[in-house]
Amino acid sequence: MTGSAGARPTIETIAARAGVSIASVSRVLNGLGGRPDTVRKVTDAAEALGYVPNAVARSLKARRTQQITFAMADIGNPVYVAMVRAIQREAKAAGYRVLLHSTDADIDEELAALRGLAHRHSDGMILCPLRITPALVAELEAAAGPVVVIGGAPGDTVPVDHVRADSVAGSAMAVRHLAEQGCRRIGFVNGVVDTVPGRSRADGYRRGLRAAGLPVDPDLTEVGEFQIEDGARATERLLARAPDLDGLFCANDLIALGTLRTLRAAGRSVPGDVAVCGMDDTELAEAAWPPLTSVDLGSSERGRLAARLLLDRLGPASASGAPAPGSASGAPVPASAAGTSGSAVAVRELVEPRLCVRASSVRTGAGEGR
Amino acid sequence: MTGSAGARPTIETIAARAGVSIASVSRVLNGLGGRPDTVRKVTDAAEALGYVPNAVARSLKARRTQQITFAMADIGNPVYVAMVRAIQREAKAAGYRVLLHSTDADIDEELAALRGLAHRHSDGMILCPLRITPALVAELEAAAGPVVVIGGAPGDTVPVDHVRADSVAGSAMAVRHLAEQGCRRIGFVNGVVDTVPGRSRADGYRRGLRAAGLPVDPDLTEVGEFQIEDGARATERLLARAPDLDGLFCANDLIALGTLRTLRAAGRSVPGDVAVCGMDDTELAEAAWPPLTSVDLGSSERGRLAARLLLDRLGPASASGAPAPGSASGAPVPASAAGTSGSAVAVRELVEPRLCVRASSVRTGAGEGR
DNA sequence: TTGTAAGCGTTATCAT
DNA sequence: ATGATAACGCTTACAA
Repeated sequence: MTGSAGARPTIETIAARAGVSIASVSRVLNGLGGRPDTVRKVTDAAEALGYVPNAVARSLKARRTQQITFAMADIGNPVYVAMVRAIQREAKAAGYRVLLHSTDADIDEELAALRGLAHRHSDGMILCPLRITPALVAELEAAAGPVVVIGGAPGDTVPVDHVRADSVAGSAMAVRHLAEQGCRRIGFVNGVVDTVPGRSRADGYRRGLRAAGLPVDPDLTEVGEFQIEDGARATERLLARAPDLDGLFCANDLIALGTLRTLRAAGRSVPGDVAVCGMDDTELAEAAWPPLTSVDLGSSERGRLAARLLLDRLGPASASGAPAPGSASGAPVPASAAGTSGSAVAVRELVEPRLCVRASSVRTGAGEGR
Repeated sequence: MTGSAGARPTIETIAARAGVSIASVSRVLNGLGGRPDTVRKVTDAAEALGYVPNAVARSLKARRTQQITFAMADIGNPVYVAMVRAIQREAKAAGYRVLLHSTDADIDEELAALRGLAHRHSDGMILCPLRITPALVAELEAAAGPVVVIGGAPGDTVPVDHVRADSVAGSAMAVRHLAEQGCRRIGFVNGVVDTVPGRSRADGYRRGLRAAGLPVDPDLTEVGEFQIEDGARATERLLARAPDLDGLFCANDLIALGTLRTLRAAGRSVPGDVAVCGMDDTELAEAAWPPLTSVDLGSSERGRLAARLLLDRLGPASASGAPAPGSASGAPVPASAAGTSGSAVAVRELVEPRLCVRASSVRTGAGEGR
């Protein structure tokens, strides 16, 4: 009922109503000086008109959108969900919004996402590439804004921040754990082998076997996609070929779920006949029966660190926008990265794996003789 | 190496290089007319400079951002993940990006999300409120852009598009199914009861019992949060109070997972001693042991419909931006909504529930006599 | 302290 | 067909 309703008020509307210039309006609204009565007039007018600043106009001027993009293969994977949660939390605390970009595990989509930075609808990006191709590296180097890579190590030549899990160590940890439980014929159900995760898990599996003094038998490995069904079928093949296996390391929790199903169908008890260990320690591990032992690769922590790294590169939130004064993070980003906003040297973080032991791998009375 | 490197090229840079005006550059780049050689010059210059249009500037001019916001309680819930996937797919096909907003189940956050529309960093919003409060309704009515509500029915008075699952019917369906399996003492593990989902599931439970000709015994209901742990504890209380129960309907899959755990700990076989049915049919249902019978409330479908509704309100993507010509949807939005872009009358969709029967509820030789 | 005016990078109008 | 120019809504020198 006040003024011409319908169109959203702008600073110009306010200026007119308050009888001052748009510059004064802007200043008052941004908390910069102003004579008391000017402040009053502007504040009142803004209040009365229900004024809300236009983020787009502000972005155009400020050359930053207060948005970051998280690009991953598919939000359906629990690992990415954990990352999104962590990223979202950090971003919100810093006054940033999070844009989602699903690449559907398509390399061209990954490249497109990176190129998208040039459109400047987001200030930076956290990317989870499945493979590190030359094209990806080239695009990373030419990126129009800061990028933090989670997962694949883009080689030491590319100066790009990245956070990764030590999945080689994590895999070895899982295998050693199974060996400690008395397993002597430990099989491995891997996912797609020419991806970064696939390869490092295979490496870790072998390393774990060697550490446990067990031979590496190629017949004990099967591969598929990183999904439940593939895990189930791969396990069938494995059982057919090596009926004597007594332990199984699965490259992720989804695969492990399929493995459990197949073992049950085959009448093998878990962990009695076959001890099983998964990876990623997603919520599915607890839901499974028996509860699944799994290696926590720190998905949340990786998301949190990646967000901190990116936000650090972006510098302090411009003007208003950041609701909370402090960061949402529990632990800070290491000194190597802190306060180096805009630094040219890439920061590399490595998150330590942690074994979460549950019933699927614990054999009573097992262990080395004693 | 060409021109002053560093700063991103704008149409002005191109205009200078091509020796034409910025107006011509804009026209050519947007596929509007132009003399062949002008087109050539501009295209070449743009190519050479690696020009990418600035989305923010475009948004300011076009008064639309090509972004939509999805606001839900917590992306950690598999139900929302399913919705995000569907929304993302539709949005991408229509040339829109998706902004995530977690409200952490906080009513004030929901209100803030709605108010955020006035900042115009997104063109519209899909909201999943947990409760329909007067404040929420007021905010919905005053929303600065189109909103589609998923879940709670904001009353027939509020003219806002919304998509909901028929969870009353779905719950009744679950209970009738358990009754058909021979259950006579069917318990109910509900989530928070003063939320929209909590209330409708309770209604459906009672309706199902009546339909099956079973009495409604208040002692057979327990409540908690919608989480695994709460489900486990609520089931313990239920077992203590009604040791003779032979069926359990759980308000969602997370609760059901907790229920399964408690039953196992109590030495009750599933479905032999107690048949169990969950709700939402998330990926967890398949992962559980025994595989969990669950009512599919069409999370993906609701997400898809909500996105279609919203995108329809927003009208066709402005100028360039939409990659695929067609929609990603399998089935179209009903005629009631199609082509009514900008219509003042609210569209209401109801998604039919579907029972997904798995081992947790199937008793061999059960059924009515026969 | 306050106002005028110049951008930020586009699109679109209107003469030419 | 093309070019000058005015928006879009805001921030920020620079002047007054």
